[in-house]
Amino acid sequence: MVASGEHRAVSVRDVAALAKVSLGTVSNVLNHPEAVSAATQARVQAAMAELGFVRNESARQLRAGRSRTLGYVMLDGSNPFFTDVARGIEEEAEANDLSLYMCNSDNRAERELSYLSRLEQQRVQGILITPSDANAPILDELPRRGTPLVIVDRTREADTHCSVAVDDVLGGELAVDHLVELGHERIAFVGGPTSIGQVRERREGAFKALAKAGLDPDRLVEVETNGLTVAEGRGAGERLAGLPVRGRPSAVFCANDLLALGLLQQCVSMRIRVPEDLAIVGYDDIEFASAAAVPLTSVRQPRRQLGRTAAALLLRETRDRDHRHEKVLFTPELVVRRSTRS
Amino acid sequence: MVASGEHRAVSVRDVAALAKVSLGTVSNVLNHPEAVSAATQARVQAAMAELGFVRNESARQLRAGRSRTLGYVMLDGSNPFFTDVARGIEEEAEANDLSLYMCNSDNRAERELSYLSRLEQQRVQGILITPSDANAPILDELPRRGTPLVIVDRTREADTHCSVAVDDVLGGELAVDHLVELGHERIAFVGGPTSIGQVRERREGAFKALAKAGLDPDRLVEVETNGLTVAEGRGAGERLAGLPVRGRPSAVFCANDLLALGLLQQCVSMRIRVPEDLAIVGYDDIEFASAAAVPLTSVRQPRRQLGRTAAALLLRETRDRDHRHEKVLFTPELVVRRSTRS
DNA sequence: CCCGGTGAATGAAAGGTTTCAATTGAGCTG
DNA sequence: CAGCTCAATTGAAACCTTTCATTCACCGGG
Repeated sequence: MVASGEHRAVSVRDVAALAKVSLGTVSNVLNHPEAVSAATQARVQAAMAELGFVRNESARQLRAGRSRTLGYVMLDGSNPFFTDVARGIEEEAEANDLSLYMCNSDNRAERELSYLSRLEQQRVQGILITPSDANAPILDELPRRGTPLVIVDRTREADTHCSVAVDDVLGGELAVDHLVELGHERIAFVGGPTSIGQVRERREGAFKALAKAGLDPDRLVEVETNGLTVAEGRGAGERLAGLPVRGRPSAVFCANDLLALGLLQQCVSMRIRVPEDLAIVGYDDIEFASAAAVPLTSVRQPRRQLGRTAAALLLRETRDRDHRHEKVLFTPELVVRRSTRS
Repeated sequence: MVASGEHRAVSVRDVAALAKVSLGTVSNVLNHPEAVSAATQARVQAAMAELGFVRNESARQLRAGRSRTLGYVMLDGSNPFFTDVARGIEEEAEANDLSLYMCNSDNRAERELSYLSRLEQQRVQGILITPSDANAPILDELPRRGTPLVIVDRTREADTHCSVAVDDVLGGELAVDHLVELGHERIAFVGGPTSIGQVRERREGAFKALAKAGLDPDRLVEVETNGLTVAEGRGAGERLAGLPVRGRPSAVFCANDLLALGLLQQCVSMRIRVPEDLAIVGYDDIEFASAAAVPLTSVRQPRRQLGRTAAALLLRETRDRDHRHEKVLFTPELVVRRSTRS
């Protein structure tokens, strides 16, 4: 047992000395126990326990040339969606005996850059990222310098990375198909800013659904927001309520659940009945969607699986000698609840 | 520019060769630029850029004997409370130019253990943890072997660690004080299992408030749950509604917001008016508390500051020569919203 | 002209691990 | 018992960085 004052770290050398073997043997006990006789193993293990030996990961990494860690740079740590994706990544990492660095860029380019640089210096095996800008040049530089990188929940035209995403156009289509089937003709889309790819694609899906149903796409009422938050959803609710009754929609498709929850809350406080006066569809199916006062119809994405698959692609890229980039596109699913079903 | 095939890592040695200086000089450019002439610095910088040099953090760590990273093992990654605490820790880490390993034990002892062991092997500067069991022996072993450890959102009798927590007894008291002031006499407490310290303390606060008001503490209606989730909250709502009208409480204090939200949802679907028929107080003041159909009165904890303070204590412990453990206790605050205000 | 001083650059050593070619020793065959 | 095999063990080298004592070159003062 080490005295609690000065801590000179216990190294394999110390263990070797106590067990009266060479330090190579100690290393073998740790990494190739089959090559060491049982008696020696026991002696070494005893010495390790007595000294409180803890492997030094830095030295291992240095020797190995790469770490046993992945990095995940997420766009928004306070959004349950990304937390769930992280969970999937974590599962896959754990299954491969790897650690995971989780970083939160908070949608700020400079934080993102700083984290990426850190991860590169750490020599992580690879990086998963939901980038704030899918065209940032750093995303190309990292793989070129030897750190594989997989893009999560975004895609890119060019064939430069593996990526994993969900078909947001289809998701938008599912949502509006559902509303059309229920007989709604005057439908609103709430979301923004349009700089966000997801918002554009989900809206595009809405247009497609309308066109398919033979409705005039121009009649889609668009309410643009400045972000995908509950507060913005409330604001959108006020604006919708302010429309002249003739032009007011009977159904709304929101670009995500936070918007939808804010909108719902605003409706309740303004005595607009959901779904009788206004049907609402959200997107993401976060946990609170089903827990809302009026449970929310929403488009579900396979979040965990998104993470697992992204991590699996990354691992394949690190192992394959000759690697071809792959883009995986998942299919979303509509979950119908009371907010559209009267 | 490196060819994209084989990647022999670029090291200071390569940079030195290209810049025609010794490798010690390259290191000086990185760590003590004031000791290097401007001309040489420029030459070295150019060489680094040309070769795409990336510092090897493992080697630095090995040389330095410790990493430049903290570790945070959180109890439940999908609970917004812990995400916010993490955010605070991250801020403090960033301010000190440290990285942060975020790990999610998911309230499972074996995962917790595995992460702690990993962090120790990484030679992190220190560990922050919300332990599943505050008395686990590993919590003592780590500091003894040289890794400082701070306990977050829990306290311990013994004076063995720094810790940061919020006064949960006071929080419970605030909640029930408020209900008593509104004239409620028959009050329920919803929460469980009682193996969770927070649940016990918040309930104790409720008792204190009742006693203080001269009400018989035995009249507190206790509804024990199997966890702190939305689903459990719904179940509690059903049980409350099943009580004979005479014994039914007019107000409920829930051990956290998830329970409260579930309860609220159940009330709405059973046409129990909130707050007219039943007033509800939650705990944590998560974002969705204010976004609920009936905005929720809740007890707010300084989550970010909890994280920041914990990290600051940890850093002080790593720096101070002679350290005395410190316990910080924050004060919660009642946020009144519509769920109690008719 | 020499000396001391100063600013800049050098090169070896250290840090803990893993790997691998080399060595040892025991057991077996002929 | 010589020669061989095989399993177990050894010890040195390599991974990359930082530090620090040393060296070098140059300048001004005596």
